[in-house]
This record gives sequence, structure tokens and C-alpha cells, in this order.
Amino acid sequence: MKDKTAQPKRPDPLMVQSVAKAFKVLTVFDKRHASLTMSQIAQFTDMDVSTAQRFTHTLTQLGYLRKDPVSRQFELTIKTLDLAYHYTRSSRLVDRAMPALQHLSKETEEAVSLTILDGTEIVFVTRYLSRQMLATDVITGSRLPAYCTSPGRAILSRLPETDVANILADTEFKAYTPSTPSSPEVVVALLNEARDKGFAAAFEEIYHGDASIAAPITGPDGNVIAAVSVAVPLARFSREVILDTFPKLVIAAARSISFG
Amino acid sequence: MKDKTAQPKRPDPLMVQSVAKAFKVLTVFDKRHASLTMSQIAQFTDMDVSTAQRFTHTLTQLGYLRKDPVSRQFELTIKTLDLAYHYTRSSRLVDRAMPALQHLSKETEEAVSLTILDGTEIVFVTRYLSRQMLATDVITGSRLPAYCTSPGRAILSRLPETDVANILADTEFKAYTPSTPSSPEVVVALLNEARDKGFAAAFEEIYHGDASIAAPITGPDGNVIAAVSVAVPLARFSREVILDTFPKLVIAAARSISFG
DNA sequence: ATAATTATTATTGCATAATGATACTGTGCA
DNA sequence: TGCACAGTATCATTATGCAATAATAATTAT
Repeated sequence: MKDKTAQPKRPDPLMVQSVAKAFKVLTVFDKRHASLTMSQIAQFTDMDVSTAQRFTHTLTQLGYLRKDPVSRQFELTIKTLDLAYHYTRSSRLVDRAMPALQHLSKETEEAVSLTILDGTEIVFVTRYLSRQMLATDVITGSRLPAYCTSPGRAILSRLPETDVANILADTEFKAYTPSTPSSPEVVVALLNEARDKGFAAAFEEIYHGDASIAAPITGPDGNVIAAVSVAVPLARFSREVILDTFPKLVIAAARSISFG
Repeated sequence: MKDKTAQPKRPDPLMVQSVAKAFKVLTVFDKRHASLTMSQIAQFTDMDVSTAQRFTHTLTQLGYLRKDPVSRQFELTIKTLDLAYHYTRSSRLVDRAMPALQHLSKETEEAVSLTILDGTEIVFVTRYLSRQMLATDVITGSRLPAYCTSPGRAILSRLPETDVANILADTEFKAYTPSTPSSPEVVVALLNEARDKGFAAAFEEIYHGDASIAAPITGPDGNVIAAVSVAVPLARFSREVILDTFPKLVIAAARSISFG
């Protein structure tokens, strides 16, 4: 660089571009794109082919991708579980939540979860299924929109109003079912109700036939950090029985997990 | 590069060094090191401090690390679950295994797992716990040595002898309990038995009071690709009952999952 | 409270790692 | 058999990532 005043400055000089590219390659793989050729990877990531060659080679050497020698397609490897494992294993929240989640799982015999808010979504950190609820599309790591899930609303109900407004502003409202809340105003009303009652309830807002009850978990400083929830099928419980049975159990679990 | 004959050639010119460094930073976090300062990261990864600064900054921008503003320590974020989620979600094996695992979970009411061999270890891909078995240290992503686990030996029993010899040569034999196999010879004998019977059994080889039964899952070409297992506590079942009850269920599940 | 020490952040010149272009090789198909 | 396309290997170029270091902030010792 000869004349620095004439050259455009790097927007973020600390950013290692190659790392961002590597994750761009890794995150192109999902259920719809389980296996991809190098040309496809280059295409989807908008990289030059020789750049895609270098990153697929590097990620393969590191063990996060593998290449099928016959079809010449790349796919994620089991090593991708390692980071998630270390995250879960090093989480004090998960450690602290285990006994209460197990207890709640035994009490309710339904699907019990610990979830964390991330942006406009909740992420399922820990899940205990039950013999009545094994066939589910929601697994550890699954993300669902916060606005139309009981854990999401449980967490949002304890956030400052400005935070909630920002999150709802960034939220894409989509009618998963006729019961999905359709606007920020509707959600805010539900949040107020959740705050008043100490728990959030959702009936068939994403999946038909599914209901769930969630309560917020707070950290040592009183701020909300997660939610504990129970998912139950409307095929086996009426709305009244759900609202009479589960909230107190979920609230008790959330309280025992909360710090302070 | 002026004179290429004089310059030492890069051992692997396609390798993107920065990506390897980024994963070195990410994988320094585990249960013992849940939170680390930038200086600690530099130390553990053997990097210069300004290099550590760049990579922690980059990984924070990408969302995989977060920095506690008070303690100035970095930790993994929930976004680390994303890759694992995409891996699990895009796995045809997991898709195919789900119904059989759920069925086996209901039949047995014990901890049912799908595991894959990776190097000398098995990795737990999918786990169904039961109300009797909720408190466990083994979660999705956990790794255990193949040589002293029933899924590990189920898989090893179907591998070519040279592969098995190499894996056992690379294995660190450690006496987790008095029942842990102590040498390759002992393991090979157990593998022969597993091959003969079509399933592997392990009694208290890693955890006291734990037993497990596993059967290998084969791919379309007949090669072993995974194992399905059930873990049961010796507190509730005798050795005889375990060996009489579970093998046929696990073998049936493995068979229904196997391709071809 | 202050000084010393340590850690972190910001900045810079430069060497080389990463880039894009492209020649070469391999594969599939009409 | 020839062609089209994908993948691999190589090369000149340059922008990125590097280590050094100054400045700043935080922690520790007095």
C-alpha cells in the first residue's frame, strides 16, 4: 500500500475475512442442501471456484466436511457436533437446569425443554421427550420464532419494552396456523398477559394440535436469560386441563433454575 | 515470490491457515475452560496476542463467541448449536433411524442411542432417554472410546481386520473400571463374540452400574455405518435378564434402520 | 490515593497467504 | 470419439493477516 490516503480504508480491519468465508461454506449445508458439489458451493456462496476449492479442502482437512469420492459431493461431518457439545457442556445454565428439567419431565410425562432467545428466535438447548411425545420435528438446536412460541413470549415478557419493540420490529410475521398472532400489537397484549400470570401459553400457533406452557428463567441480576417449557398435544388434553395443570409446575421449575 | 526454487514450498498450498486458527480458538473452550480472556486464549492456542485479538473479534462478529463486558472473558454462544443442528437435520441416517429408535424407546423404556464411529471414538448422534434414565452424563455429541462401549464394539465387529487393528493401535487403553478391557487381544476376542452373536454387550466398562447392548447398522453396500444401542442400569436388571431381553430388540431395530 | 504492572485495544508497515485466472486433467454422455 | 463440464494444479499478483508497538484501560501493590 503506497498511498494510504487514497486507498479506501478497511471497514473492519480486525475482521479475518477467510474465517467468515469458511463459515459461509459450512452454513450453506442444511436439510435442503445435505450434499453439494464444489461448483454448487461456489455458486451458493458467491465465491470463485478456486476459492471454494480452498475452503472445501481446508474444512475437509479439519474434519468438518467430508467428500463422497463417488458423487464428489461434500457434506457436513459428525465433528460438527463437537462445538455444540462443548457449548452445552460448559453452560452453567444447563448444569443448573438439569435436575429441575428431569423432575418436570417425570412429573408431566411430556416434552420438556430449556430454550434461549437469540435475536428474534428461540433455540432449544436441552430437550427431554417422553414416551407419549417422541415423534417431534423439534430437536436440540432447533430454532423457532419467539413471537409465536410460549418460551419466546415467556422470555419477551420479562424484557425491557424497547428491547421487545426492536425484536418485534425485526420479526417476520407469518401465519403458520390460523391461531398465529398476526401483528406486534397482538403479541404485546399476549406479553402483558404472560407478565401478569408469570407464564406464557401457546395453542396451535406453529404446529396444529400442539400446545405449550413456558415460564421465564432469570439470572443472578434478575434479567431473563432462558425459559423452561412443556409441550403437550391437544389430542390428549383440553385447553382447560392444560391451563389448570401445567403452569404451576413450569413456574416452579423455572423458579428453581433461576439464579438468586 | 522471486525465486521459487529457493523458497520453501508450502506443505499444503490449498490449506487456509486462518480457518485452522479460528477453529483452534473455538475448540479451546470446553467444560474446564468455559470462559477465557483474550490473553488466555492466546496462551492456550499458542498465538500472538494480536492474532488472538483478531480471531476473537471475528468469531464474535460471526456470533460464535460472546464477550462478557465485565469479566472480559469470552465464551461459546448458542449459535454453536447451528452446525450440529444442520448436520443432524440433513443426515439420511438420522431420518431413517428415527421411527425405529422411537419404537425401541417405547418398547424398552430405557436410554436408546444412535452412534457413529469417528476415529477411535463413538459419537452419540441421537438420544432418547426414558423416565427411568434421565440423569446421564452422556448427551448428543458426547464421545466415548469405541473399544469399551457396546456400540463401539458393535461397529468394530463389522469392520475389516486391518481397520480394527489400526484403530486399536491408536487407542489409549484406560481402566475406567475393573471391567474395562485392558488390551487389544481382549477387545478382539470380544469383537469376535459380537460378530458371532450379531450384537455387542458391555457391562460396567465405563460407568459403574451401567450396561448396554448394541447392534451394528449397515449401509446400502453392506458396510457398517453406525450402531443402535440401549443402556440399562444393573440396579434394575440382572445380567441374565439383560442378555435375554434386549439383544433381539436392538438387532431388530438395527436391521430396520440398515439400508438394503 | 497513587504508582506500578498487566491486559486490552488501536494502529501501522510489510511479508506472505489467499486470490482469481487459467492450463491441465478427469468424467460423463451423445 | 469428441465435446462439454467439473475438478485440480499452478502461477503472478495483491490485499489480507501478521507482529510490533503505542496508547489506553484495568488490576494489583504499596
